[in-house]
Amino acid sequence: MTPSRTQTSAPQLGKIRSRSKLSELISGQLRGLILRGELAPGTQLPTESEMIEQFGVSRTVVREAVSALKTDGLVTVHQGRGAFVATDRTLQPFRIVNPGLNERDHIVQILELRLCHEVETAALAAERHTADQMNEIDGALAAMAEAVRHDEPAYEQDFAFHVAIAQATGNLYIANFLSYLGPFIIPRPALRAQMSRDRRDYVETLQMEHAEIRDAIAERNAEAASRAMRTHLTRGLELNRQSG
Amino acid sequence: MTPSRTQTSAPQLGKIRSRSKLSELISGQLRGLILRGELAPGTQLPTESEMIEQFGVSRTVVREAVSALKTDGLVTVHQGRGAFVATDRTLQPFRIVNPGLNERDHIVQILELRLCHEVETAALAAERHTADQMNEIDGALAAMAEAVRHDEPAYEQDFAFHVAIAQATGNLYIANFLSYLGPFIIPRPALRAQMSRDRRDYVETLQMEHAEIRDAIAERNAEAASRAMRTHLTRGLELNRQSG
DNA sequence: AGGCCATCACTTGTATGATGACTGATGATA
DNA sequence: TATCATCAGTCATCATACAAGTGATGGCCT
Repeated sequence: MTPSRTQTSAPQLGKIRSRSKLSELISGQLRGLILRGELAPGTQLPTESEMIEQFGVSRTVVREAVSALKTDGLVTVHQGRGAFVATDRTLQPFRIVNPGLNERDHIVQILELRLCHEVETAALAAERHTADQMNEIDGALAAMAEAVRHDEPAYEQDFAFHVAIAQATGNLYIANFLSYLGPFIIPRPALRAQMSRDRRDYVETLQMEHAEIRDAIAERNAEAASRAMRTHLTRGLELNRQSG
Repeated sequence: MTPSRTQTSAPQLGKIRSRSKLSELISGQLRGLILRGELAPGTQLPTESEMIEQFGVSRTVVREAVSALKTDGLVTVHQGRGAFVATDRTLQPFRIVNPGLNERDHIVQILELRLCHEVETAALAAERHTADQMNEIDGALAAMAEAVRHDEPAYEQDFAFHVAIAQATGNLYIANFLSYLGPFIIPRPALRAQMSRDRRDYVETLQMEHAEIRDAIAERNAEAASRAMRTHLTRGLELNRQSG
């Protein structure tokens, strides 16, 4: 009757990890069944009562597990009818989840993803940007220059410049996706102290590359813009590949 | 005391919409506060008891609301301590959410996002693919040809070819992101009947473009691969821009 | 017979109270 | 001073009850 978790006063060494909550165990189990296709889209999940019996937990736990799957877009729930495996896969979100890579490879692969995205984004921006959007790009560039002048790391300003370019495509999804990548790319404040020293040497180069990208976009030269962006991002990538 | 929803036996015309569940109303409200920055990262949310009082709902509802925010990566909950606005934004997922666009513009913008992603992906694949990965690409191409020979729509096979290329980059994140875009791009079965007629005329062109991409990758010609991919995707984009 | 509708069984949504488990601080103790 | 038991606050889980939506069944009326 009492779920297994409350009986774990046994030795339980080495388990420093915060023991998963029951609802997470169950939602994880169901998630696996769905993702592996053992529960086909459209099929009805067991009712709450059935799960209570099968898993031997309370309704609170079952409901929280199903609720988590619902916000993950894996199931849809209808009062009075039941819970069903979602058929519309566009409701599921995209998550970058590290499949066991070390920190350096992890960040390198993310930067590659970013490069793939931004190279062509620059070309699109060059073709389409409005005057206002160009001003935004110039503003971001100036803000970064200002930060550099104050001897600040300027990571945020750097990234804001890139976002401004993405916005100049006029495509919200493109801009939003780059914004999503931001937190993975921008170093945490904790890391900045030691990095800012090394970085300072590159900032000048960085700004030159930025200017090159900016000019190509301003001239509506799509090919040059994407090439400049590729060069720019490849350099950053190489730095990470070496020292991480 | 009794939450407002249970009193809605009043007229309530025009509200065909399935009334949001209480937990969704509350999680939505909290989500707004967090995203607008009115609840700064790291700050503690009201305790369950406080929310019960403030919102006038039961623990059940409060817990499910907070639980939803947790699986959205917006808050982190610690037993015995409380719930806090998340500081690590990398836990939040990426969602394509239509900001009020009509269906045609919506799909066009998604296809643009895809184009941005895949053009440079093709270049990367050309530079890096292994022999096995090249075989996978060829296999996908053959599978599509087979489907076409049977006069089938071949949407899945088409997309599988693109995914195979993304996998040939050796970068899981790049491949996963394209896979994520799949459900947005691949027409639903319901739409296929009417489309397959028109499409049949283009399939031949499609396969020629595919072959061109494939050859460029096989020859490790990154520039040609990305160019062929751009041409290929731009054509599909134009078709959608016109008729949608 | 055919259409309308009350009813019922089943399911999820919400409320409530009790208990277990974890955290951080407080204060007693050696 | 350092250690540890204790305690209040908080989330986690359990149990129970009732509200509300859904679909089917079957009776009723025309």
